[in-house]
Amino acid sequence: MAQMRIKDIAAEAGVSPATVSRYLNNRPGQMTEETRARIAAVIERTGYRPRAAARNLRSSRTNLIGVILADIANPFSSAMLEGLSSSAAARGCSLMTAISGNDPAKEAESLVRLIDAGVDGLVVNTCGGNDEAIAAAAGRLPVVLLDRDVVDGGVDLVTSNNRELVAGLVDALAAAGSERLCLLTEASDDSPVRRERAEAFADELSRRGLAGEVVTLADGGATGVGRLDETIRGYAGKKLGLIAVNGLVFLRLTEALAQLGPSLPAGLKIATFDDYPWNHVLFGGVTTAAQDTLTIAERVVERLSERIDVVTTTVGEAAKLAPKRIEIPGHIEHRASTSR
Amino acid sequence: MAQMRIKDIAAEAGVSPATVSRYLNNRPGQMTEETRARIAAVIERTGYRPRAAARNLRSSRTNLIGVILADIANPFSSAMLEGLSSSAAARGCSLMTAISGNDPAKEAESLVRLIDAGVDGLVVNTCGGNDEAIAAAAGRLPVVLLDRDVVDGGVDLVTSNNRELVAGLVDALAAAGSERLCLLTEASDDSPVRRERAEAFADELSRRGLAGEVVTLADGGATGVGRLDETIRGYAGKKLGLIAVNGLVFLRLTEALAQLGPSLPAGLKIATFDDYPWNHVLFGGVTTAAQDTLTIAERVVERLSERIDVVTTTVGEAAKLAPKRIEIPGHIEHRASTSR
DNA sequence: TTGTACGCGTTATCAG
DNA sequence: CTGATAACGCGTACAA
Repeated sequence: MAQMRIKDIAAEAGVSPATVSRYLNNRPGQMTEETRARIAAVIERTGYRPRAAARNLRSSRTNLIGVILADIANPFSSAMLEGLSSSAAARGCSLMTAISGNDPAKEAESLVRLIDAGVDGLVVNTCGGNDEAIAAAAGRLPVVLLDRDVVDGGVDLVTSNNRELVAGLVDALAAAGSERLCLLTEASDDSPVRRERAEAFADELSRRGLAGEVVTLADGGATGVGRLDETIRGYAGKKLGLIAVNGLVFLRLTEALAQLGPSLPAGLKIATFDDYPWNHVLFGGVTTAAQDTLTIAERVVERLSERIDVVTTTVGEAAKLAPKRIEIPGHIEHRASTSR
Repeated sequence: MAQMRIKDIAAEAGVSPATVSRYLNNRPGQMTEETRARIAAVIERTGYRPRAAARNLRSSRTNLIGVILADIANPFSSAMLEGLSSSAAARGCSLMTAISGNDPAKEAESLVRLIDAGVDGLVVNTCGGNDEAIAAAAGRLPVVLLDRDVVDGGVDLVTSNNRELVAGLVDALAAAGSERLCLLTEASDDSPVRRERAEAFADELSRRGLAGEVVTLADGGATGVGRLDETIRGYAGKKLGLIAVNGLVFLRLTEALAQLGPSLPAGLKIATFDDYPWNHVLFGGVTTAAQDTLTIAERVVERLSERIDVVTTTVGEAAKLAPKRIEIPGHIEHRASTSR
C-alpha cells in the first residue's frame, strides 16, 4: 500500500475510521483499553501518519504559526526565531517564516502569503509602513506584534522594558563618572523602539539634571563616522558617555573609535543595547542592555495560542480578547566599558 | 457570506467552478477573454482567496519548503535563511523552519514534524547524528543538504569550495610572512565541514613544505583560551600565522589575544572563516574567507525545486535524479591582519 | 471553450 | 463505547 489512510488502519484494526480518528485526537468517549491497544499496534506497525492537508481542510486548523521578521541579520531576531521555534514546537506547532529585510513591500507580500497558506496566527516584527494592513490582518486572525508596535494600537504587543533599560544604562554611565551623555541613533531607523528609547533617554537626562543629547548619524558609513568623530572631539575632555541605541550603531561607533586608537579615549565611557557575542570582547567588555529574548518568545507564543484557542473555541463574535501590551524585563550586563 | 468558496465565485460570475479553477491555475484550454475578465472582476471585488488546505488535499502539493537549521546564532545561518526566504518567495513558496540548536534529538523531531506538516521538500543544515534518518527522508521526499554532508552520501549537497578557501587563507598568511601555520578548531565541532577544512589545511602545508599543525581547543572558555595562549607563546618569535576554522573559534581567539594586548603580538598574522560584521573592525580588519551565502541559498532552492518538479511530474519511479554535489565559490577578503 | 460529478483523507454528527 | 455517513473546498477526468 503506497500511502496508508485512516480507513486502512481502521480495517486492519477491525474498527471504524471514526474510532481511529478518536484515538488520534484522544477524544472524549474513552474507548476500551483493548481497542486502543489494537489501534496503537497497527499504527506502530504500519508507521501510519495522518495527512495534514485533510485535517486542515476538515478542522480549518493548521497548527502553523506565521512569523515575519524585519531583519534577521540582527542577532535579536535570530535569537527570537530560535525561541519562537522551540516554544512553538513545545505546543506542537511549526513556524512559517518570512524575512522582510526591512522592505515594507516584502512585508506586505509576506503578510498575504502566510495568511493564504492558512497559518493559525501571526507573529509580526514589523519594519513599518504596513500599519493598516497589519491592523486589518489582526481583525481576521490572531496577531501578536513583536518588539515593534503599529500606530493604530489595538494589536497585542510583546516588548522589552525599554524605558527601564535606558535608565539602567544611564545609571551605569553616571556611576562611571560621565557628565555628558549622548544617545547615538541612525537616521534610517525610525522605528517605535528607537523613538521610545530616545524619549526615555531625554526623560532620564532631565530627571537627573544631566547634560546630553540625541545624536543621529547620517546613513552611509563615512558620514556617520565623521559625525561621530566630530561629536567625540567636540566633547573632548568633558567626560563623555555614549549609548548606542542598538547593535548596528554600536558597530559603527566601534569603527569610528578604532580610528582614534585601540582603546577608549581617556574618560570616554560606552554602553549599548543588544547583547551581541562580541560585546564582551570589544574594549574589554561593553556594558549592555540585554533583552530577555527567550522569555519574550515564550510569551509571544503563549499569547498567540490564547487567541487561537479563543477563535477555535468561540462560535460567534463573542469573547474577543482585549489588546494587551506585555513588557518583558531585560537586564544590564555591567562590563569594563563603564568601570571607573 | 462568511467565507467565499470557488463555487460562490463561479455563481457570481455565471460560470462553473471548473472554469474558475482553470482561471486560478491558468490551465490549458484558454478561455474566452470575456469569461476571464468576468471571473477576474468577481475575484477582485470579493477579495476571494482559494483555501490552501483544500488545494493541498487535492493536489498533494503545498508549496512549502521545510528548513532545518543547526545553529541560527551563526550569522552564516541567518544570512542563509534570508536568502532561502527570498528565493523561495520568488517561486511562490513559503518556508517552514525549525532550529535544532545543534541538538540531534531536536533535529530528528523537526524532521518528522516538517514532513508530517506536508512540506514538498526539505533543506537540512544538519548538526549530525541523524544520517540514517536523513537518508531515509531523502528516499521519501526531495532533500537538499546545506553546507554539511551526511556520511551515506546519496543526498544532494550544496556547499562552499572549502579547499580553495583554505588555500586562499594559507596564501594570504604565507604572503604576509608567516612561517609556521596553525588551524584553530574546537573539540566539540566534529562536523564534516571542519574535517574538510582541516584536511585541506594539512594538504596545503605539505604541498608547500610549510610547518604547522591543527590545534584543537578544549571546550569551555578558560581551557581553550589557555591552550591558545600556550600555543602562541610556544611559537613566540617564529612568525606564527593563525587560521580560525569558523567565526566562533575566531571570537575565542580574540578573547585570548585581548589578554595579551589590544593589537596583535609582533609578527602574528590572523585569518578566519565566516564574514561576521565585526571582522572588519577587530584588529583593524581580519582577512576572511567569505562564503557566497546568497548564491548558495539560490542554488539550494533551485535544486530542490528541480526535485520537487520531478516528483510531481513523474508517475512511477522513473527519472530519479542522481545525487549531486554543488560547490559555490567563496572569496577571500584581504584585510589588515595579513598585511606585511 | 465550458460544465458535471466525483474523490482527495479526515473529522463531526448522530444513531445504536 | 462504537459505527455509518456527510461534509470540508478544490482539481480534474470526462462529457457536452
